[in-house]
Amino acid sequence: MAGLRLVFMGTPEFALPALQKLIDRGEVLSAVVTQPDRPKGRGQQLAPPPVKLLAEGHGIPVLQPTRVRGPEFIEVMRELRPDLIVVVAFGQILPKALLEIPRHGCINVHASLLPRYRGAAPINWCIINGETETGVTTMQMDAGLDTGDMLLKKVTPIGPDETAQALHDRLSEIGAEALDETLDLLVRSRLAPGKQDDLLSSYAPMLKKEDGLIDWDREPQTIRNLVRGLTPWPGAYSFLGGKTLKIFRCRVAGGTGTPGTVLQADRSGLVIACRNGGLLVDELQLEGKKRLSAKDFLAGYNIKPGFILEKRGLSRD
RNA sequence: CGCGGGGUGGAGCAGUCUGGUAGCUCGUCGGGCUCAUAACCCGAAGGUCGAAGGUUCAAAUCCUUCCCCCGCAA
Repeated sequence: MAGLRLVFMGTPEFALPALQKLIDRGEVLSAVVTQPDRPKGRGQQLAPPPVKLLAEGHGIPVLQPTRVRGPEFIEVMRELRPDLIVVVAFGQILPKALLEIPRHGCINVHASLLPRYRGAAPINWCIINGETETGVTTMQMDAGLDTGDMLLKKVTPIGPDETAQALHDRLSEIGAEALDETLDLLVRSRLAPGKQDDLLSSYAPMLKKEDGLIDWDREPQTIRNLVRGLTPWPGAYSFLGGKTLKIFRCRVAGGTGTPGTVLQADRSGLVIACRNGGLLVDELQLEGKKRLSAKDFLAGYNIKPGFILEKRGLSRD
C-alpha cells in the first residue's frame, strides 16, 4: 500500500497464503510468475500450479516461463519495472540479473529458521531430524541458495505428533504473517538485515522417494520421525510380500526381536521390531490399496508374528 | 492414449484362471459365562458380487462398454 509495484513468484500451495496476503493488503501486483503447467497425477493430466489458479481468480496477469534464467524472461521482467519481487516457494533459482531488477530487490519467505535448513524441503527434514521447533525466515535474496540477509524470523514449536503436512499448513500461514510484517518494515525503512552465519548452516535437499525407505535397525523414535516427516509425501515405507507398505501413523512401543519382524498382529495392534524397541503401527497402506487403520488392515490380511518386512520390493529398484 | 492394482453383507479381504449352494477375520444384534471385561462360548440378522449389455441350461466368475477408488510415475 505504498505505491510499490510488486511481482509475486511462487508455485505450490505453500505460497498461497502469502499471495493472498499481498492481495488483501491491496498491493499493486503487476504480475504473478509461476511454473508452467505440468502433467500431474494418474493419466498425466496437465495441471496448473495452485498459485496460477489463485492469481487468475483475482485477475492478475500470470507468467509461466520455462526458464526463468532466459534472456527473454529477464527482458519481460525489466519492462514490468517492479519495485519489489516477492518469492515464495517458486521452484527455480533466480539469476543475478533478475535479482537486480527491482529497486528493493527480492524478498523470499523460507520455511525454516535460517541459516539452518536451507534448501527445498526444510519442513520435512526438520521433523525427520526430530527438531522440536522451527519457523519461517524472510530474507533479502542474493545469488546463493537461501543465503541472503535475514530480515524477520518467526519461531513455532513442532508438536510431538505433528506431520509434515500439518506443519506445512501452519508454516505457510506464519510465512504470510512474516511477509506482512516484513513489508510493513520495508515501507517504513525499518528493515535491519542480518548476515547468516554459514558455520551454523545446514542443508535440506529436495526429498527423494528413497528417503522414505525405513531402516528397521533404527530406534523407534527415529523411524517415527521419518514417518511424520514424510507424511503425506513421499511417505515412509517398507515392503511386505514384495509390495510397498507405507506407514502413515505410528507410535513407539516396547518389544524385542530382529529388526523388521512382526512382533504382534492382533487386536492389541501391529508391532514391528526396531532397534531397542518396537513400532506400533496405527495407519498404513499397501501398494494399490486404500489407506487403512491397522485394525482394518489386520481384519483382511493374515499377518502373523514372525512375518518379516523386506528391504526391497520384488520387481522394482 | 504413461505403467499397474482394485470395486463381493457395516469394515477389511478370499473366491474369478478351471462358470454350478457366496466364504473368512472383525463389527452389529440376541443369549450365555463371569465380581467384571475390549476376554471367552452359543446363536441371529445383514449381499441386486460397482453399472449396463452380451454369451450360456446356468455368470461374482467368460466377452464388450461405462463409472468410481488406489499404487507407481511426475
